[in-house]
Amino acid sequence: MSEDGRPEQSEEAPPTSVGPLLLIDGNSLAYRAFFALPESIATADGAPTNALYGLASMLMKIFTDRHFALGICAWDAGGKVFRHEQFPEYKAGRSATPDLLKEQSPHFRPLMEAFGLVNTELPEFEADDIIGTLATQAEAAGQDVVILTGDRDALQLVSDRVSVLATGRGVTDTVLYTPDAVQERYGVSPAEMTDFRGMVGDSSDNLPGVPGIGEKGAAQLIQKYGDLEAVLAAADEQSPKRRENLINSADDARLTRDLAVIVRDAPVPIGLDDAGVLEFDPDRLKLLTGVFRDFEFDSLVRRLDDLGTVGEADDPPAAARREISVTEMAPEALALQLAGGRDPLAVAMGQERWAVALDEVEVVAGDLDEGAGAALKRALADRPLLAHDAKGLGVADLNVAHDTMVAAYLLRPRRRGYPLDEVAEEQGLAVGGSEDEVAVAAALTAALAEQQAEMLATRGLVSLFADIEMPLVEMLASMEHVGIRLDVHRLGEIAARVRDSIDELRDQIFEHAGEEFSIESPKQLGHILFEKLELPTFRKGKTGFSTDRQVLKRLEDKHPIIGLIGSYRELTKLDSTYLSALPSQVDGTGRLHTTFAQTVAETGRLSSRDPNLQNIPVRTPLGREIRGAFVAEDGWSLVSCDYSQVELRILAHCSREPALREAFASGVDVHQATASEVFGVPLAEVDRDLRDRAKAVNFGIVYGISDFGLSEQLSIPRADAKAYIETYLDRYPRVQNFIDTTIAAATQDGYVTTLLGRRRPIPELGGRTVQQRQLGERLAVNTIVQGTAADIIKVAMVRAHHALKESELEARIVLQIHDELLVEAPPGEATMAARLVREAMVGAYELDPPLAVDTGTGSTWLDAKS
DNA sequence: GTTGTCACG
DNA sequence: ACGTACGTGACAACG
Repeated sequence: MSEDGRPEQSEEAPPTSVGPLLLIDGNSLAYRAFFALPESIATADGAPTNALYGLASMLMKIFTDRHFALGICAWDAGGKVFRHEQFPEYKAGRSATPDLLKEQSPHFRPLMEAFGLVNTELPEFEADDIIGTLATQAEAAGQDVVILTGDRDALQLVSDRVSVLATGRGVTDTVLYTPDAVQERYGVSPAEMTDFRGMVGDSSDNLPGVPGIGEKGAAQLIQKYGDLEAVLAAADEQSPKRRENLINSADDARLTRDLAVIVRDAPVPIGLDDAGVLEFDPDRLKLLTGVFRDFEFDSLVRRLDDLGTVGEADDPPAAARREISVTEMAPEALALQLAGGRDPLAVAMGQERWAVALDEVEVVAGDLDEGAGAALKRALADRPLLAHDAKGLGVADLNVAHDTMVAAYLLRPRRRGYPLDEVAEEQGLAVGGSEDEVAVAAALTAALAEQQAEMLATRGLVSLFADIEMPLVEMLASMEHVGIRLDVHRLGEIAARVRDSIDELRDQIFEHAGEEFSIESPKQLGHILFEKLELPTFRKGKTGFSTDRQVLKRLEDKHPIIGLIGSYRELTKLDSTYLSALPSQVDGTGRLHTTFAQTVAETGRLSSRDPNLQNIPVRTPLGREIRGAFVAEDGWSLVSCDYSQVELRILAHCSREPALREAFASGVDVHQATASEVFGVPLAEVDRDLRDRAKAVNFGIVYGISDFGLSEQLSIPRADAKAYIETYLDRYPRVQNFIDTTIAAATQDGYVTTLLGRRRPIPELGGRTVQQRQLGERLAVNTIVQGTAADIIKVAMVRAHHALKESELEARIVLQIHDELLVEAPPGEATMAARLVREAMVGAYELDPPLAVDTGTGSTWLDAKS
């Protein structure tokens, strides 16, 4: 309803206007985008695209979040393409060259057109005058209007029908100003904005106001006296200082006010009927895809799918409550009833009860006594299932149609855990009609799966979910079930030796310390080192001075006790975590069964626990001995297949950095190649030390580099680390560009997306401290790389598992360690199994440079890795 | 339960 | 002025 109570005058609005008219101040946005984003965003040919990218991603964002029916983009009149004086605050302290912006300006209007907007301009008028005029016309026609601009002067146009979507800092956020929002933010109404501006002045336009009057003061004065003239007339009522300022600056204030007034009756060349229709149909998406590809905005290409799903983004479907009826049944009866049925069943298991939801209301359930568990598992084998944590059901031959826990993880990978009742409640789901918790859980799972299916679709997660994560559930269940053999005897021999050494070391440490103490206690150790022995301190944590390995290393030649403590640490660590812990966890056949967690790591990686078999030692000689206790079944072999430099290959692929790609193409050692580039040394002259440094730089790039982190890692001055990084990014400019583009997109969206579509929100980018935001930047880069690697090996696991089954080999995958698959093969199968798994891994994703896999075979894990 | 340390990728 | 490289899990000490 309009203000005077009449129905909306929809008949006077343009016929296609279901939804608001979007009016954009093109110059204002282009400027904001240009100065908000690094100039290094450019095409492979070096053409700058930072402003274009900012504009495009800003529009992607608002079109994803909101629906608009029509759109017009207004530009300042030709000749004065950009009002440089408008943004002096950006110019100060920056090496900004407007030339780079001018270079991009011919592409602005075509970009707007690609989105469906119509461009317009008017000689002698500025974009905001065109907008003021069109907004006034639209308002009179009963058409809602949203103005997108970075210029606060537009706030004077705000009304019941007209709101302003103002860009905030940079291009990241927008704030929607309604009349109330204007009042709340500035303390004046939209109509009072020009008088307000007159008093406050406009520093960004270099327009003077009244000295000593800021936003607060101006708002108070206007509230008290009404408008600028009334305030000036009441100068005598003010304090002497303010009175003087008001009198002296009266004309300045009037001029600034008048300049701020936006024209509402400019002779604009187009009317509302000429506005572009904003509809993201397949043709439009195709056009945008082409434009984005030309500019090499790959991250935006991937987001185009989001445009079709306006409004569904974050609202879970409406709350729903179901009433169920529960029938007691024996598993055997269930098996009979299910014979031939095809629809997925929702299954839940408790300690004492099981339940299966047959449809939305009918749930059958029973006690898990005697053979019921086994009978139930037989009844459910191979049948498509819906479950919350299907792997936990213990059903062999899982056929998981939809795991609600994994779906919840894809939809929100930041949660600490995924209890069914919490996840369901967040979706507004409730089930009543029974006291049987397990029956309720089955019904909740069914309802949840239905809602999640829709949400996965709107986020483009269906393929990742259905083709990768769901088949992976069965694969992981199989790996966990098979387990890996541990040579407990061999481990025992190592343990005996190690414990003797530990005892010796302990005695020696006590001798040097002159007293006995708990070496494992950082507090007591700190007391001995830093107080009693008066050794220097380096870092301190929350409770005291650090005694970690880095610190010990720097103290090494200061006192003989340090080396002993280092050895003691290594030995006790390996003893307590592996030598003592593992033998107690083997099953009756001498095998260890870990649990792979599919919903823990925010990057999409798996994790392993109880025991963790993804951190078995390998780096020290003793560690390698422990790894040698992981063995194949008698007569069988272990085959290790690991991706070679998968993360750096992903970096090379995503960045399209030619130098990096060439390094992989030529087959040279990538760290050696990096050393050659960064340190300016011929490839053949790269020594071990130089290669190690380059390796650390490469890791740093993948982690989201900082000079501090690299300097700590290499124990070199920060300045040197900084120089390394600068040289690296100089030699690999496309990597710099990839980092910038990734951060810009992540800041815009609030999340990053891996190559296979996995999403991770990065709220740290909107953090209140620099540290938080910098963390967000590192997370954005690292998640793309680490997350894509995680996606890829998951694909490989599903493919390899399938290939081994199809081939009717007995060989089976027993462990995944992030970039490695460990296979156990019976006599005669090792070569064939290695070939199949290697092919499955190499072909998991088409990367440029391509994926590469190293394999090795042996009777122990250590030998296989050779 | 949190902290420090360290095992892995 | 400040805190700093990504992702995990396990152990011992400590409050």
